[in-house]
Amino acid sequence: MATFLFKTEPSEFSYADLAAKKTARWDGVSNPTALIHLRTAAAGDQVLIYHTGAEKAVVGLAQVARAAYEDPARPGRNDRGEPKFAVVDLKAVKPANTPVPLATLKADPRFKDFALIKLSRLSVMPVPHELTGILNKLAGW
DNA sequence: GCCAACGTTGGC
DNA sequence: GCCAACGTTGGC
Repeated sequence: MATFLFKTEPSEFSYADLAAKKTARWDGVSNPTALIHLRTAAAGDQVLIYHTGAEKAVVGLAQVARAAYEDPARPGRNDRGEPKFAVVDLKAVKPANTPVPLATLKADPRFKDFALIKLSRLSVMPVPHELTGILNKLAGW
């Protein structure tokens, strides 16, 4: 089972919105690098939800309810013949007991090479196995 | 195919 | 509000 981190701007769609809906389609990912990661998401994978903007913290846990599929709202193929835009369905699992601020991760040398810090504009990224345990512990779920 | 100009994201 | 880091677009 893989683990991902998905970013969202909470004023657009927050973890609370996902929790209220229980399950929601995660759409709107357009960045090619983010889409490469999103296409590898399989049902059952763990997803850490991170809020950008004023909060800048990992705030909740979700699970992939449906593996990556073509975004029905944005049909089209890329140059590799794949659907150009992928989406997944997410199911809310639980909020963090302790949200994990970006500042905490920046201060921790173990996260030095993590994409959240290194590639600040990437919105979908895998979480390396050695970091998932640390993050789970910090979030307290 | 290169690159300058422009647009966007997200941390500060 | 600013700006660094990327992406994208379009003229050549």
